[in-house]
Amino acid sequence: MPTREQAKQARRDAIITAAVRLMRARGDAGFSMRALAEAAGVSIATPYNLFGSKQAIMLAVLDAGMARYEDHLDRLEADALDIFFEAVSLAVELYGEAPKFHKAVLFAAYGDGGRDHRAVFGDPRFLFWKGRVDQARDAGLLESEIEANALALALSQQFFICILEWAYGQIGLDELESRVHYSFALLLKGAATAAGAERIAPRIRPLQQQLTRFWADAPLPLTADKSA
Amino acid sequence: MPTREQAKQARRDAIITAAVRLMRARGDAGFSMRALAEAAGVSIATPYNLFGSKQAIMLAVLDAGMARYEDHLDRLEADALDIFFEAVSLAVELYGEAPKFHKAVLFAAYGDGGRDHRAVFGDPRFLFWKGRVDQARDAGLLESEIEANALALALSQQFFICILEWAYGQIGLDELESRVHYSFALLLKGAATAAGAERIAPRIRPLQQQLTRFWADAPLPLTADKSA
DNA sequence: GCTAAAGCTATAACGCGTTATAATCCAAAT
DNA sequence: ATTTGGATTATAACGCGTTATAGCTTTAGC
Repeated sequence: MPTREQAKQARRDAIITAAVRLMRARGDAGFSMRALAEAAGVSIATPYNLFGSKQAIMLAVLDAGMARYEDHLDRLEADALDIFFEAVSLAVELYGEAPKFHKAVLFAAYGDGGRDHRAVFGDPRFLFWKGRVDQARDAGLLESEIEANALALALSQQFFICILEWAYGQIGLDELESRVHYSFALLLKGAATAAGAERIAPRIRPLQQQLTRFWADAPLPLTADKSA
Repeated sequence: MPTREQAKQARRDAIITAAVRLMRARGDAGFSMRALAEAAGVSIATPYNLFGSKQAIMLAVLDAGMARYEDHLDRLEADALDIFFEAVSLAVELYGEAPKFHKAVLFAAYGDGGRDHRAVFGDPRFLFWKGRVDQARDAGLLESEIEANALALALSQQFFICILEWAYGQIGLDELESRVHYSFALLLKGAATAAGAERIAPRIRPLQQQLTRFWADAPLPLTADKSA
C-alpha cells in the first residue's frame, strides 16, 4: 500500500526511465510528449502535472546523467592546470559512449525554445570550474588579481557553446575537444602568471594544427552561398 | 505591368517589411506565420514558397539589419588591438537602439530549434574578426604562430553566446559588453606577444570590477533551488 | 467503514510551424 | 488572341507542446 507521495515518486521515476529509454532508442526524432506518456504508461497530462514541461523533463534526465560525470570528476587526479583539459576530455569521452542520446537530450533541453540553458550548465559545472580556478591561482599559476567567477564563467560558456555545436551536428566529438582545449588554453594563458603561461604555451601550436586539419575538409566560413 | 520576377520580389519585400514591422511593434510574442502572412497581405503558404521556413525569414531580417552594422564597422578607426573592443561596443550600442526588436529576431532566428546559428554569426562576423586578428598579428601584437581562424572562431563564439544570453533576457546590455570585453581580453592576451600582453593587461582588472558589481545583486550560481 | 478531497485519467481543444491539395490567376510564349 | 504553365491562393490537415474540463480512483482523516 504505497503512500501518496511514494506513488507520485514512482510515476516520476517511470517517466524519467521511459524518457531515457526512448531517447536511447530513437533519439530526438519520434520523442514526443504523447509518445513519452504512452511509454511510461501514464496519461499525457501526468508529465505536465509532475514536471511542468518537456524541457523540465529533459533537464531531469540531464541531471541524472550528470551525476555520473561528477563522480568521474571527483576521481580525477591531475595537476592544477592539466585538470582543466582532462575534465574536458572526460566529458567528451562520456558523450562518446552514447552520443545519440546526449545529443538528443541536449537538443531537447536547450533547443526547443529553451531559455533555461544556464540551468543546464549553470550551477554544477560552473562551480567545478570556479574551484579549479581558485586552486590554480593558489598554486601561483594564475595571476592573483584574477576573479574566479569571471574566469570560470568564460570557461563555462566556451565549453557550453562548443557542446551545443556538437549537439547540433555541426562538429564532431574530436573537434569539440580540440576547440574547447584551444579556447581554454588561450583563456587560461591570458589569466596566467609567467610560470603558468610557460606551462600552457606549448599546448597552443599542436591544438592549432589539429584544428587546421579539421578545417582542411570543411572550410571554416562554411557557407558563402546563403545570400537569401 | 510587373514582370513575374518583379512581382515575386515585391512579395518578398512585403513579407520582410511586414516581419520587421511586426517585430518592432509586438516583439517575439504575437508574431506567428499566420499573423505575418496577414500583415503582408499574402497567403500563409506564400512565405513558405518564398523563404522556406520561419527561421529563414528571421535570418533575412537579421541580414538586413546587419548591413547597417557592417557600415558602421567599416567606418570604425582604431588601434589594431582596441578595434576588437570597440567593435563589440558598437554592436552593443546598435542593439540598445532597438533592444526589443533585436532580442525578438535573435530569439526567433536562433531559439526555435534553430540549428543554423552558425549562419547568423558565421560568415560575416567571423571574417571580420579574422581580418582583425591578421592585422594585430602583423602589427606584432599577437604571436606569429597564432592561427587566425582558430582565434577568430573563439572570439566569435564568445561574442555569440553572450549575445544569446542577452537575447534570452538573462543579462543586460551593459553586462553583455563587459563580459565580452573580459573574454576578449583574456583570449587576446593568451595569444599576444609580450608587447601585446602589456597593452591588454590593464583592461582586465577594471572589467572584473564591473562584472563583480553586476553579480553583487544577482549572485552568479544563480539558482541553487532547481533540484527537481 | 465512510466520507471528502487530492490527483490521475481520458479527452477535447488551442495555437503553433509546416505541408498538401486543389482552384485560380496572370505573365509569357505561340 | 489564345493557350499554357508556373506561382499564389484558400483551405484543410498533421503533429507538436500545452492547457482545460470533467469524471473516476484511491488515499487520508474521522
